[in-house]
Amino acid sequence: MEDVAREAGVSGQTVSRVVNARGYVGAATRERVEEAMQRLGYRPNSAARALRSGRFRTIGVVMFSFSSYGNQRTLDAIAVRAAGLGYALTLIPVESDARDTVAGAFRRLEEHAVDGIIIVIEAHQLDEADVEIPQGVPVVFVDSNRGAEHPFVDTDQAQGARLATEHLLDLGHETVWHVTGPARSYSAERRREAWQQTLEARGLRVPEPLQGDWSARSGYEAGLRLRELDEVTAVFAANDQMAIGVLRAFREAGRDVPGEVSIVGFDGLPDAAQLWPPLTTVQQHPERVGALAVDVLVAELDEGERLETPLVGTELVVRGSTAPPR
Amino acid sequence: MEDVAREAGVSGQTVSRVVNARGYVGAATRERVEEAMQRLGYRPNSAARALRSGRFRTIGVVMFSFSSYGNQRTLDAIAVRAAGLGYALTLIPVESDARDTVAGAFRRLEEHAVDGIIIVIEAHQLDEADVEIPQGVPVVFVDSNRGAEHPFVDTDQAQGARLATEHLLDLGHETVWHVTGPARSYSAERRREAWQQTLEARGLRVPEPLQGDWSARSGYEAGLRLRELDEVTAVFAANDQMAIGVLRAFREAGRDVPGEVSIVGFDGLPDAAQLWPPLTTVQQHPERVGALAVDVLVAELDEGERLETPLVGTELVVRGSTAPPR
DNA sequence: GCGCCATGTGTCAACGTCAACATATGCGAC
DNA sequence: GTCGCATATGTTGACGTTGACACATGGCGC
Repeated sequence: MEDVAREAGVSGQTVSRVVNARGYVGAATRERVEEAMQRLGYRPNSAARALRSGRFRTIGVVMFSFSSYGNQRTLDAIAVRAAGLGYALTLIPVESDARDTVAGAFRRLEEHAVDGIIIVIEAHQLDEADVEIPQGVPVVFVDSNRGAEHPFVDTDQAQGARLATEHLLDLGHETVWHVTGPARSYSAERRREAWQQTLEARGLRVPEPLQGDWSARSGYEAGLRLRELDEVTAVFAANDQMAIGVLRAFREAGRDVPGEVSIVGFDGLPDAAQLWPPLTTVQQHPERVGALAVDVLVAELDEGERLETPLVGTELVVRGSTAPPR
Repeated sequence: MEDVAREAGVSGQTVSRVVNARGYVGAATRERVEEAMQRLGYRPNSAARALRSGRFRTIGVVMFSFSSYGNQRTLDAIAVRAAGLGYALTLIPVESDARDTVAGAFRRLEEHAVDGIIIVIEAHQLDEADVEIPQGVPVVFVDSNRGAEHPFVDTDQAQGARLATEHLLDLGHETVWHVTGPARSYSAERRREAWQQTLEARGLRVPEPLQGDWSARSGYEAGLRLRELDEVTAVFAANDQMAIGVLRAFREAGRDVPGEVSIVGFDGLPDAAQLWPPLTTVQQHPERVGALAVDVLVAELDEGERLETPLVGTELVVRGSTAPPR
């Protein structure tokens, strides 16, 4: 900076003013300074800036390693939006949901230079770990309901699950079986609740849900059980991967999908459209969720203002895996 | 820090020594200082540290938005390993491979506080954009061959493709058809080359490869063409997603897999095991690639030493989608 | 003609840390 | 006894930036 100042024949402060477009700078001076910066390849030193201002222009993201496709896409969207707003992103991975590793992540976070934090971890898992959220730093939750204390951004799980269930019922199925996500997952629970309420609202029998863990393998295992039950004609899996597993179980046994059994997933994995049969699913928009999370956080950081956070809607995408019952 | 020093009745420098475990500190003093740090909740200020030391203990990762599953897993592994070594991770997303956005990413990078950079972008796309890599900062490439200038870490694409092709040939197929990745992809090219060389080595006919773009949809489209050709009995798709599409095309036409046609993918997507039929594939280890990339970079950062970077091997996972020809 | 204000620029200090240097004590070797 | 060295601690200044303040100049209103 000093070199630039000398080169342009001004003081360091004026260079600072040009860089930050703050305060009065004469047009000719600005030009001289800009030219000097160009010539010398000057880049402001972010460490010094941060030291001086106490702000890092960096957002920390805490996220499980081995995260779901949806969360990966959310992260992606967070990165893009943050970059667009001039924020860098610092990723703090959490290797497992063991209490100490989550706590460790937060401890690491405190040493890191972040102005705000986006937490992309399902809240139930957090509760269990009973981790204390860092104080004094704005926090936004994604995919959870830590709600009261901090803003949270999420997909409208209930609406999506309702769409899926109603689609099957509207096709004429007498009831809908459900493969859930893991017990400790907030979104899994919301989907299960909405499925159940939809059935109850129509006065229909609510079959015992089968527990999965998001993985295609767990969907397959649920499918093995479902295919033994003759009365099963419609299955709503809480995500696309488990739907893939359910699909396998039925087809492996020579049962036709959608002829004998209809299957709906949840997520909108791009590949789900290329399964055979193509999977009917609930399309989520993790990219909107991620962008919204950044907007909410940055609004709080820059303007100190707390934005409204509507749930992000989903749409049903009807493909070949669903049909009226025989 | 000053508060801690006062609390412990020592100078700031001694606190610094305790924190960094450098220089001589009396045992009793150390204990007093540590207790004071604990009591006051002291965290070293990373900005000041960075300003002082010129090192940020941060690694920048440049990566395409909408990246493949493998790259996501690589990122994940990078994050975990970096955290383990006490490095923070800054993510710089590149939204598209348009020349200006890639260039923009590097420009942003120069302003960011990173000690080293890991670039997870296929080199061919980089070449095209003709982007200048930042000078004076150690760079490691993943998934590409920018090689000569900078270290690079990658999966042994050729070995994997050879495994896949030989598996099909060993089953007795007369030749193997190939669905490639995008033309500009380095790994796609390596897989195609190895497939071709394997066939040539056995003096077999090399069918015209079909071009895909990694997506399941493109695999489906390739499959539509392949299923018109009666002589096709074995297909090697350059990734699992395209294999899913190929699979769909055949099954949709009532063609049996693996009865009439065998299909092999590449990647080792966890869900590929739950397809019907379960997909034979080449298992990659992106987590090893990511960890290795960090190790190489950190070796250069901390020890100034350039590590050997062996290619990361793959294994063939034989499942239900391959069988001897009828 | 005087004061006021908008404009343009410079000086200084401080952000929190740590390397370099200075200082102090005690112990063993000659 | 005194010199040298290992050990233990304190003082100072600098890293690069920017906020606060000071100081100019010139135009406008009265």
